[in-house]
Amino acid sequence: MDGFDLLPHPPDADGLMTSRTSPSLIGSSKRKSRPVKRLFLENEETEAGDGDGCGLVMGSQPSDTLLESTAHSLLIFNDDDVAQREEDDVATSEVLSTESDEASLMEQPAGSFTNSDLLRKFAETIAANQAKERAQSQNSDSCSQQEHPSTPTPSSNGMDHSEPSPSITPMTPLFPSTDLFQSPERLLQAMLNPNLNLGINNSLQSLLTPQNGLLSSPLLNAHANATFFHTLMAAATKKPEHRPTSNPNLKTTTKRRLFADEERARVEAANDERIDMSDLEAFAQTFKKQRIKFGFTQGDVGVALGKRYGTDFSQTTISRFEALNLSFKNMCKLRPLLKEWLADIESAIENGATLNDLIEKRAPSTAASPRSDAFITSSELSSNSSTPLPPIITISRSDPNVKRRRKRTNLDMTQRASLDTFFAINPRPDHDKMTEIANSLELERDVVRVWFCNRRQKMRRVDEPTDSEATTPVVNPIFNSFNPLNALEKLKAASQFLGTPDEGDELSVSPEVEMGDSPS
DNA sequence: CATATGCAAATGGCA
DNA sequence: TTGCCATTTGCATAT
Repeated sequence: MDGFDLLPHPPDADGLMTSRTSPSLIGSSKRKSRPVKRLFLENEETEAGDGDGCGLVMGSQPSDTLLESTAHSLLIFNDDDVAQREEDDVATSEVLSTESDEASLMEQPAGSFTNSDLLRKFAETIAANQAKERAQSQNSDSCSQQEHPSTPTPSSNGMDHSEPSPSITPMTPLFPSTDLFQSPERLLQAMLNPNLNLGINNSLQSLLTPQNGLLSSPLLNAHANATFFHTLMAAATKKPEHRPTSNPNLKTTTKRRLFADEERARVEAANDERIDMSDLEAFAQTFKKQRIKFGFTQGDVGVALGKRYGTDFSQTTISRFEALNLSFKNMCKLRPLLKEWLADIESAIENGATLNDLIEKRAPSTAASPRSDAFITSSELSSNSSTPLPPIITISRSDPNVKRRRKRTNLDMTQRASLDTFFAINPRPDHDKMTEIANSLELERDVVRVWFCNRRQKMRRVDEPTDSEATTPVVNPIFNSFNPLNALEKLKAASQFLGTPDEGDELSVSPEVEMGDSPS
């Protein structure tokens, strides 16, 4: 495997973004949220530079590799130091097809490339390419000329001739600065904006997706901040409130202006998020430490929250929170609650409250658990009459309108089997049929309805029919969301736009990895 | 016993 | 209102 083991990756590292949180996203470019923990790990990995120096840790999807290659080539072109590597200036092709470079590059002191650097390179390349094109097409001033509103695919024009020009054009130096490229943020935005017709489109966009691309690339090492990109991408991607249809014109000027503002906001947001990330991590740690110190179990906390806010959480959720195994958004949502609870507990303890006083959990269960008594006794009575314990934890509403999450239904084997059978017959039963099924199985119709919905989701997920799915047959499941061909094309298209002559199709996209299988 | 996880209900926003 | 989809949560059960 001199080849490059495309990331023989450390499953542990990120769990391969596979199913963990949102399995459904597996193959699509839609994959969105990942546990915060993963984000951290990704960052760490990069900087730690896994042992051998080969940072193949890339995100995990082969597409990362592709992107990386692209990035590398770009970097190589313009980066002197990098350029002098063993390989001479070789063309992209090489870079793309081999990864011997990979290693060397990887070893480059982390920090060689930063987000900005990378994006800058892209910017330069794009700019150069664009200029070139412009020149050729003479004076097509409006950049919006070839607008295939609906199909921005470069394929039409880009792909076809995409051939390898061995002589890689060293991307010309670039552009001083089209204001568009003044900042990485702006660039990114521009890249993603179809209206600007920068030549970068969906293909690249997907490559740049946080989950599969840049973000997870080791290129964004040490100094790179995943969160930053994540945010950036999210915002940028969302932005395009474009005119779906044609409307090619829309003058860039206006656009740019908007960009500036948006960019600013975005950057700020990115900043915030970055901060939050650290905060979250810190808080999670502190929380756990304190929780343990005070003697609460995860389950206790879950119950306490329930009393306090009406919605309780399972031990599972608390566990995940502490381990950062929740999406960023989810973490943010929970943090305030836990923070508040912790604060109260701390003050309560300070005031002399005891664990027993605080843990109301067993209290209610008086009915049965003999254990509760044991607890109380052991700990003691100090609490008894005197203390002002209740103040804190007690809680507010178990009100009426607090909609509590429905208890998770546990279908028994029989029911599952039956449902499966029904599903096989008809994946989408109508209302009546649904009711009928529900009755026959003694389940609520809604449960059945949800079951079918989830089942359909699962089905789609599994045989991701369209798109990139083609779950690589022989390949490791890790790549299930990766379609080499598809990726290859994308890269081609991308590199083409970037002016990178991708020759050979040899983009060793070979997922010949022989990994075991899914991390399970 | 307390936690960590796989699998998959239940939710919520959209269309 | 219904289905789709991405997400959030939590049984069950492995650690």
